Amino acid sequence: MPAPDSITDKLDQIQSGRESRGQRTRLGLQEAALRLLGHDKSFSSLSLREVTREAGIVPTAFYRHYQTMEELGQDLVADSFRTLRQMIRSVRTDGLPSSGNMIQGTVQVLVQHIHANRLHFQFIARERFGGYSSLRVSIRDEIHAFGQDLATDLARFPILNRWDPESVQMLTTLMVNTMVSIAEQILEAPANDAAAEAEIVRRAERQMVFLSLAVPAWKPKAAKPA
Amino acid sequence: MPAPDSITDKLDQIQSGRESRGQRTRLGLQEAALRLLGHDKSFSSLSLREVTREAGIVPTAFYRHYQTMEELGQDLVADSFRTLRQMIRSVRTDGLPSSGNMIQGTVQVLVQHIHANRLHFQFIARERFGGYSSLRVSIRDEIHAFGQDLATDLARFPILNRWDPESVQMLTTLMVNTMVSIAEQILEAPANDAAAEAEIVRRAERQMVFLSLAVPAWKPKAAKPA
DNA sequence: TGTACATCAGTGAACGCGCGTTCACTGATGTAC
DNA sequence: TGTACATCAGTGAACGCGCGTTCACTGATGTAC
Repeated sequence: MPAPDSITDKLDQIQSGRESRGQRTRLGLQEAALRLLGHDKSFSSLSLREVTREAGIVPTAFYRHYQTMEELGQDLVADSFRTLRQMIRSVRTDGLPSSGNMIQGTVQVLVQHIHANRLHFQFIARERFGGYSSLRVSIRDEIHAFGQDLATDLARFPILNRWDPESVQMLTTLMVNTMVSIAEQILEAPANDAAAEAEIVRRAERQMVFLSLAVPAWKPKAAKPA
Repeated sequence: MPAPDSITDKLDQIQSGRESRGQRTRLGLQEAALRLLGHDKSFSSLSLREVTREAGIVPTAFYRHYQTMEELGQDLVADSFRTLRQMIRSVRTDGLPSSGNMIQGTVQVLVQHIHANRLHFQFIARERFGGYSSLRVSIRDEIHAFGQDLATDLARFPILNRWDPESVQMLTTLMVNTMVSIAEQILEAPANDAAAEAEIVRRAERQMVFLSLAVPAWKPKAAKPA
């Protein structure tokens, strides 16, 4: 029995144009759904027929790829967070753009990434507490995993390295909440309003600075054993 | 021309059983919609016929009260935040339950209120980034107003009273974000799981304490003129 | 490389269903006298 | 308090529509030889 395509294989195939007709249509369905989300609709209110119409295939062909719309939604969740993880990974290897100020650099990377993947973020924001409960669960788990990644990165700071895990997690939760809030504000702001966006970014940076001020004052429960 | 019923008038009538048939049915539609939201559905995916069926009237009677489902949604938003404001007002006059610890008292009141108005909170959480853009706008505005109220209350603390308004707003935003996050976690947790909920509350309290630790370290832009 | 054939992906007609909305109606409610 | 009447709220039939899903089909793709 041949191993199923790994994500990397799939990406390779897509990038080199070697993907099969089936894979192309499947991708077409995903992109069609995302495109429709741009028109102020939530995924859960999209109909199967709408998506296939947008994708340029007949409704019945949908079933060759997914059994339900919910399955398609799961693919979109996976996709959205895959690109998010890629971003984190590239920051980890290449560092932040303006390495002088960590907070500004982080916010800047996040905002750029939101712009580059606007529809993915819109999808996640809408479905985080939206219609399909299975999508809500997946998204919550992915956001949690994102927080764990962040905690690992933060552990490189000497002071945080001495904190108990729960305290670190508390800090990452606050930071992730702030980032989620940034994303949601940017998505809700009128697109291409640079002034409004700069204001959101400025306020977000102030919030992150404020959070960082509490770090030295926090008394973790017990010092981590060396 | 007679003045339209104020909210207080309406409440008076409802409480004293003097409301007209029309008002009763209108209320019945609101309650029917809320009830349906308990079954893991979002308001935007509710159909007019579902709501009237649940309310025990014929679909066409809906139009005697609302032109669209969106209008009904606006009523629900107004209702949800009205009860929230009542809660704040009662805390303001009666004080917090365990007045020794402000943070614990605040979280406790919030959690109690969420339980007492679970469906309203569920509605707000689902529609905050959900289907109808007019509801999104209303909810955002109401949350903003809630933050302004909180800012007023916080201004009674001497140290915050000397902060510039923007700094106070930044703090309230962080606190409101945390409260919203608490609400969302409690709604997503399995109902009646006391242990899980206690854990959410404990973590929330720690987050609030952490936020408060940054307060003395924050340097506001300019001292407020006395 | 060329052919035969199996599998895979897209087609198009058809179905029954719940939807929002219209309309003319009926009966309940409230008011004027 | 009792009656006449206007207004208001709920009814029930009907409509056209888009929906998800079924089915037998056709043509494209990929594989074995």
